[in-house]
Amino acid sequence: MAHWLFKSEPEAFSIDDLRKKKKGEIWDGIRNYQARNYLLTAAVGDRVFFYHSNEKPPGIVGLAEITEVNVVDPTQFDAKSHYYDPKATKAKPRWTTVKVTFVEKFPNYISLDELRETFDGAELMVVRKGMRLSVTPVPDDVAAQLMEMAHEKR
DNA sequence: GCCAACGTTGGC
DNA sequence: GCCAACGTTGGC
Repeated sequence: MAHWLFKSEPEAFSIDDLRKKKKGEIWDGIRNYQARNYLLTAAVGDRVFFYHSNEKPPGIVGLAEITEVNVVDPTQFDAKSHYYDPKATKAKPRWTTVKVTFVEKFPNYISLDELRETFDGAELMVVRKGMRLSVTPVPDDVAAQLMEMAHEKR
C-alpha cells in the first residue's frame, strides 16, 4: 500500500466535500503530465493525505483512500468544463485519474510550517520550494510519522 | 529543437 | 494582491 499527497483548494473541493460523497469522487482536473504519471502508478487501497492549499495556513487535513484507478477524466471532453481539453478524444483520452473516498478528518491539522519543521524536501516533496505539483508520493516512513502527528494528543 | 512569451499555482 | 517558480505554447 502506497501513500500520496493530493492538493486541493478547499474553496473548490475540500475534505468536507469529499466526506459528503458516499460513493467517492473522481479526482478530476489534473492537467499536468507529471501528476498524471504518478496517478498511473497508484493502486486501489493506496492512502491519500488530503492537503488544503490556498488556505491560511495551508496543510494536511485528513485521509482518503483510492478506490478505483485508470479512471478517464470526463471533464476533458466537456466543452463547458474549465478542464476541457480539445486535444483529447474518447478514443485517445489524455487524462486519466483515480477515484477516492473519504477515510477521516484528522484531529490535528498539520500545517505546512509544521511539515517544514519535521521533513526536508527529499522526504516530503510538498515542502520543497516552488513545488506546485498537486500529486506527490509520500514514503512509508513519512506516512507513518504523519499519521502519528495527526493523532497525537497536543 | 530552441526559447521567449504567457499562463498558472500557491505561499506569503 | 503580489510575485517566484515553473510548465506549456508557438514562432522561428
